[in-house]
Amino acid sequence: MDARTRTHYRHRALVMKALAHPTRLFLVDRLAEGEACVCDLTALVGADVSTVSKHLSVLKNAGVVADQKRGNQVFYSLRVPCVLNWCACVEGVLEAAARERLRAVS
Amino acid sequence: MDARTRTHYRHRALVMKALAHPTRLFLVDRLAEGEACVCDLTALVGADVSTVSKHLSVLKNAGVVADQKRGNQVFYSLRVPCVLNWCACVEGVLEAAARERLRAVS
DNA sequence: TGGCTATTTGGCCATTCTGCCAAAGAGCAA
DNA sequence: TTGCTCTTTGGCAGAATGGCCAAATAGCCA
Repeated sequence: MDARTRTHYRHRALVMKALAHPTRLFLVDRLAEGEACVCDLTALVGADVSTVSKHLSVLKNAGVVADQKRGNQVFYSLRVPCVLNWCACVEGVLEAAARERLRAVS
Repeated sequence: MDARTRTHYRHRALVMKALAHPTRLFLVDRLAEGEACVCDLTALVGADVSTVSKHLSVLKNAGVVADQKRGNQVFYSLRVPCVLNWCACVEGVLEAAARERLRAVS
């Protein structure tokens, strides 16, 4: 694998990494329904505000969400809706894995 | 977020995590072209055999690839082709992020 | 059986990630 | 300005990840 290819996959991995956390997946799902401020998202997640803020920062740096300041709160929104399609595929992966486990047992 | 929801997102995150690594993304791309044994993949990746084996193990546990032993060697294959669609979306995310950076500079 | 190849597993270490607290902005209103 | 709220940032401790080497396992063949 040459350096150029390696860089390419590293960039792609950065985006995947941003979504590779339960809380961040939840945030994406919530934002798919419409924009929300950090305070609302914090209440939904049930973690420290700073934790949620950092998760949102990760998603923003990956380019998955966008932020907009209004008054003294910040609203986040989903910038790339196609990530939602992944979720359907993930469900498929999970189901396939579950079937496989069942087959292994029987 | 209740316990059931949390578990749901944790499972989904496991699948995403499995793909959140440059080497594993490369392996998935390669396996999309057809099955391959660990030895071939090791040569392509250019890392220690044990490292590649562990990466494949992660993908297998996530349900993304399947393994089949034939003779002396183990052949891996892509079990859930829909993960390939993600890549196109990731490219979109990367391009959107690049455009945003350009806009921020100008 | 013994030797050879292919693969997996265990262990170790360096690096990265996570989540909390505390403190530092930033904006609004009195 | 002062006080209040919302958000981000810095720092720290514990957990998880990644890569290599070494050792164990599995299958083939002589």
